[in-house]
Amino acid sequence: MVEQLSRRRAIEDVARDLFRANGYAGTSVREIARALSVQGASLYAHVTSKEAVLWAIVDRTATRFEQAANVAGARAELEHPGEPVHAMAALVRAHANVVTEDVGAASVFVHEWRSLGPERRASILERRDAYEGRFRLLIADGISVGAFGITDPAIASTVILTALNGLATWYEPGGRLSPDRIADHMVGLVGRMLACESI
Amino acid sequence: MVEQLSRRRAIEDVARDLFRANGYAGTSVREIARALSVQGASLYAHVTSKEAVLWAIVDRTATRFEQAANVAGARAELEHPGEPVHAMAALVRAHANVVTEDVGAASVFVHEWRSLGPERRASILERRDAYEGRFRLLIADGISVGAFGITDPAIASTVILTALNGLATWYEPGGRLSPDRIADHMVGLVGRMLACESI
DNA sequence: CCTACCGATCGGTAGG
DNA sequence: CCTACCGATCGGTAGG
Repeated sequence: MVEQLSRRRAIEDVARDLFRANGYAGTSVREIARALSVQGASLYAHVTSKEAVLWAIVDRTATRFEQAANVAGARAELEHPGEPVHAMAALVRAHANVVTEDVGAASVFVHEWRSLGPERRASILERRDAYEGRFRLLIADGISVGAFGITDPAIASTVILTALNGLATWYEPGGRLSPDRIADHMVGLVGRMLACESI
Repeated sequence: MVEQLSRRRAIEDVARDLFRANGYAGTSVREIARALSVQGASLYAHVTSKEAVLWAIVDRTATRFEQAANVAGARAELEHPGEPVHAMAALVRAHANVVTEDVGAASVFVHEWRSLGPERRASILERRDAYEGRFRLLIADGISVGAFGITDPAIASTVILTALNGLATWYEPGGRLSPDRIADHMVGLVGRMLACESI
């Protein structure tokens, strides 16, 4: 049981790296198998289909984003209640951290969900919409209480999430900037983007 | 001659839409042919390979970005010489317009260049780097003359271009916002992102 | 986890 | 632009 789970996880980790490098459609089951030094057909003792492997990666990563936002949102509300600026900083930092903790998974989540079947794709789209809704609502609230300048909350939330997800493309572990410094920068950029013109 | 060129262009336009929807690896030559109501093999009278079609789309789009930036940069320097704020606004607007003028081509340019062969991929990477360099240099200059607040020019330029390229994912022609309004918003968001804290 | 194999489809060529 | 066809590879199954 444990062995099967870890074997399955090993398959998913290899698939994540190959999906990131070559895309889902550009990766064959045999390539995944070769990276694990087994025959292609042997993978089917552990997974039901290629798409199920993609789903496992995407679903787990979506859950990580959701949980990180839950924790960050709750903590911000507890420590700085009713302060949209702090709440947004917490959400941005949480998102950036999930990306940098596993760039591969984040990259597959951002780019390859389109390759899922119709039901799974629809399910992910729903969750993405709900997740983006947190940002959008927070921006709208922040504007109405004068914490943020006036902007279109839909555009601003999309731009913020696009910029955060872009981390999955350009962040390299062990590079010039640590995950924490990158999160700092993202918080700063987003903060100024939403700032009131006059302070 | 003219017929061959327009036929080739028709192939590229259909390929652009399919590459955008299903990715390069997820699109077969026969699907492109079917959308044109011809047999798969018939395409090879007009194009040398599937990758050559991708290249035509990516190369043309890269050139459109470069030329738009050239024009916008020259005009800004002429009308508002030595004013980084205006120059950045012009670059942002130019980029946004290229995306919204052909979202399909922009989307393929942003996401599918990885599927190019090694030399072509390297060539596009070079041009992307040079293009991003304009933004990075402009930001660094703006900081040094006090027009922009202090930020990391490398991160800021990457975040700005990521946000602008994200337009290719979420912009829909005929949607709630016109291309001009979207460009206005992007200019505003980027402007505040780079603004001095105190005005 | 293996060998052997399935039908389907891939990008592309030959020859007209 | 067509038919006919190429070898290679695809995701996946059977049976052990």
